[in-house]
Amino acid sequence: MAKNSFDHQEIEKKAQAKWEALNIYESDLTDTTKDPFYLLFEFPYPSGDLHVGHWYAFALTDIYARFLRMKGKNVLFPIGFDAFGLPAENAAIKNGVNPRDWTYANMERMRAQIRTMGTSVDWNKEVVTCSPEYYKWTQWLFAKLYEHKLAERRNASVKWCPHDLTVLANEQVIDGHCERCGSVVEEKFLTQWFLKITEYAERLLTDLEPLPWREDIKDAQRAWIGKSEGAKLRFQVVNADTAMAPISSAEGSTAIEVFTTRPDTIFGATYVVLAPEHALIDTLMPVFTNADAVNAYRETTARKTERERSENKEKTGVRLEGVMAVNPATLKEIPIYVADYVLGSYGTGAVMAVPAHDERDFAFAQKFDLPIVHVIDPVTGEKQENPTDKAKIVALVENAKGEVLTIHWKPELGGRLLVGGTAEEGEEASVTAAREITEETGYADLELVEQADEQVHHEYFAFSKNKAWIAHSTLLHFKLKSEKQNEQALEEDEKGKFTVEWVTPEVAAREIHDELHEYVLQRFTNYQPYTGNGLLRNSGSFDGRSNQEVMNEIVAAVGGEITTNYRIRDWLVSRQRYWGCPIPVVYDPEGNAHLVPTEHLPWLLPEDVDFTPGAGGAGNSPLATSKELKERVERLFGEGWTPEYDTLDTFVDSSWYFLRYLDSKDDHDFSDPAMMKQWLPVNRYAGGAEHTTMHLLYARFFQKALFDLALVPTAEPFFERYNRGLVMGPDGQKMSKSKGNVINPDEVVEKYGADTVRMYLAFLGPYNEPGNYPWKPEGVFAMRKFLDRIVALSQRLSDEEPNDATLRALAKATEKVALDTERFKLNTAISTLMVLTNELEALASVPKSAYLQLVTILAPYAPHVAEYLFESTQLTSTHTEIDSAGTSIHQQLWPEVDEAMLTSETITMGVQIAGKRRGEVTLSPEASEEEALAAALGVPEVQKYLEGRLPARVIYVPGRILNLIL
RNA sequence: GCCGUGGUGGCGGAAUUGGUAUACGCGUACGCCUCAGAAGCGUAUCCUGCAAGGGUUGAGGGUUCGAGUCCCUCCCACGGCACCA
Repeated sequence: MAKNSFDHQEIEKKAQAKWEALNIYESDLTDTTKDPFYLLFEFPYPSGDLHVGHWYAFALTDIYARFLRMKGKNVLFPIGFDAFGLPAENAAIKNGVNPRDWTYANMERMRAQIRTMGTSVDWNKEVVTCSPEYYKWTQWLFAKLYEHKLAERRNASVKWCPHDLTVLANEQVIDGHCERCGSVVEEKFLTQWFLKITEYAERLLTDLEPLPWREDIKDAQRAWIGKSEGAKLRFQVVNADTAMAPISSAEGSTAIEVFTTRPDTIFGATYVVLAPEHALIDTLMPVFTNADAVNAYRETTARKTERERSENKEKTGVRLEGVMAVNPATLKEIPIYVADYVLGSYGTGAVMAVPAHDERDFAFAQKFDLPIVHVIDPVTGEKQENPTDKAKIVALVENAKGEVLTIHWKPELGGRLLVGGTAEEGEEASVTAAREITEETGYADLELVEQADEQVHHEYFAFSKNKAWIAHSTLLHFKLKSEKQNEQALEEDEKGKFTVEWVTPEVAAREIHDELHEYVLQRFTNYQPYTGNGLLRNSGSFDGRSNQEVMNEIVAAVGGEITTNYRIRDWLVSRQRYWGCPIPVVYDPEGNAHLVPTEHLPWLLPEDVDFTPGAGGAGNSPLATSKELKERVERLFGEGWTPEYDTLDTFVDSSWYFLRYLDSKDDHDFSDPAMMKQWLPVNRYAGGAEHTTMHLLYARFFQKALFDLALVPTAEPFFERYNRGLVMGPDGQKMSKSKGNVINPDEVVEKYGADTVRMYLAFLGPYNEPGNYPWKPEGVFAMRKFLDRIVALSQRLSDEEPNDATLRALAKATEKVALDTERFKLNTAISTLMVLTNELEALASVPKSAYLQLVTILAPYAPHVAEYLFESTQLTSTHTEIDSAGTSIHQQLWPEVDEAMLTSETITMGVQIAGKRRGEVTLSPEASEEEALAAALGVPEVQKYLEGRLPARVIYVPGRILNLIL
């Protein structure tokens, strides 16, 4: 250890004892003399051991908390434990301990560990979600949601984790796997509790806009909510044999309702597809002439997981024989299929298939040989003002080798194209095209393969004629029967303007840049359905109009309705596990659900439970093994009444914990209305990226629901959201026991001290960016060295007044550290502290007041060392009254910065000649252009490059740059 | 595939938002100190060149007196969504 080192264990103990004695971190929420600032970090799960990630989360937000207090804010910086959850239960199963004992022991241990960080969290406001005092209110809030029909029990297809033996919310399924244990999830049809987050989809989306969150976080939420606008259209189901005889049931005629974002393409709908789960299949089963095949298909798909279904993009399906659907636009009968590429859980579980303009429908149509009707003509090129109409032909000519014929214009006339020409009035397009091909290339032995059903409308400006055109282009595909050429047919005047070349379609695709020709090439060599916009065709009275324009008219014409659909599903909150908040519901003998009345809350989690997985019976939580719970229900509600055995998803607990911090001990209300009014929304919320579409979305939903019930004062819970990066092992890999690269922070703290670890982590990189930072032991050591150097400076203090340069350095550093801390750019704040330290080190002796200021702005970062230096050197200062015996450095205010000190008297400024830096001048930042120029002309390097000339133009930005143009 | 974010030395990363690119730190090299090592201290460290000089922010083009920063095309990495009609 260094000569001028310090005993970190000693000073940490003393400093922490002092802070506790002074009780400086208990915030008085009712104090309105200061600005309130609610700084929140995601409360930990009591897993039992504090890891580097916890340090990264808590210790660094603590830097900001301390800074804010010095800035005169009333800071709420609370902590608690997200204490319900699976690990406790798994530990219980494994070691035979009670989940409660395990959890409480872990919390006790973690509290002690967190204290070693030197965080300034306010323990008096601690919440513990598994305590009855807390979950009483989780239950109460659940009851409020239920009363307002936002919680609902229903039958639904749900995700089941076969390892954890519980259902999961959609958000907890990652790539078809359980977010917790990684097992492949199964689909089950079960009766479960849901919270209706879908009703808030639109507001979750719109309220996101003004929030100052990082774009990627907002975007992930938007994608998860998945808004799409379209229409619901109805396709009448008819009997296939008797002409258009509608099939009807008791409710009237039967129709398939589809959701589509492209109602404009309805004239191209050539078949309809139902998801295998679609209820109509059951209804119509008696009518099918191939019911066995339909049933078989449904069973096969039911056995597949959602993952398996989407892994294999090869389309499968079965036609529903005996029935047809009527396209409401064309009034034609079209077949109905059942296929698993249509999802039962999205939209209406049924789609109209338009193979010409949808990739999936196209793939299916290819496989089942279904008709493809083009209803959208692409519009290509640059939009022109009042273009003149023109009929055109573009032809793809292919030879026996599969190469395509291209015209390579001389460079000055443009790049490579297919053969094109002007269509002749009253002549078959294929005839005109064949003649053009022969005239331009000499090839005469042609065979027409295909004429495209659609046309392309290409807008362009012909500079040669100074005119805008819209070319209505007919697309043709020819094959060359032989290489025979007819030289006489070549047009004289066209000769020499271009060369003709056969190239592979790949080369052509790379070199053809004209949109029209590009389309034709792709159309005949690698056909893909056209999903863009354009003009309608084959669409009755809508022909020729823009598809976007007619959207609403078509919907009205076919009797459909405009709707918006969301991808997000309701939040499934039932869990078949023990260690969670009991759902406060009981069932009467008829099986109807009733809320447990408020006077019985908290509705306690029973103790006499067998935790063995599955002990509660199929699909039941272990609560079903409790005799006490059954007896309790019968005693309170009567014979034949039964309990709800499931517990709540722990994300429910964490959706409102930040409200509870404001009044954590209140036994009469979930929080305090006055405090909520004063402290919400949370000013800044720091957390991990993994919660973007889970906790963050749930908490926002909860807040909105409670806002609508007038229980909270704001519709958004969190104003700023900061997502931190990840600290990796020294090998750059994610820390894990199996890789043996786990850093135990306790050991590092013991060796180098808490402040070293805090500052090391802060110095890694910007905190609010998603980086992966490897833990580097040399870096930790270096940070300790830096703190040693600061301590060493205390041996060289003098009572002199700091000189001007020192004062300016202090002002600059103080300002920059404040700015960077505010933005959570803790890494550059520390580099600023280093620069200042380097400057003070270079002085013969360090003025005490300067040293005090360094120690003061260091305090949020290295709270123990700063406290130690503050006391041990008995510092006094002219600009703050300090009684070091009774106060802490953490009660000081942030040093005031004199604006005038921020701009130095002289600066060194670069001099550029024609944009290149050639020298520098030192002058006042307010120097006039004449002064600057005079100074620059005196610089030898500048003279050298000017070669005696005078600059033709001078660009001078005071304090920044002087640029001389010759 | 779509959307988002980013790409700067051997490494983590700076750059006041269009104005001296590579701050700060790590690593490395050499030197001092030492019987010796560790620690500590000092010097150097983007590339090329003996030097003068020239070049450099993923690649290419553009706007500008001036571009890491703005615009276009492309490549790569990370993250989110993904048969969502």
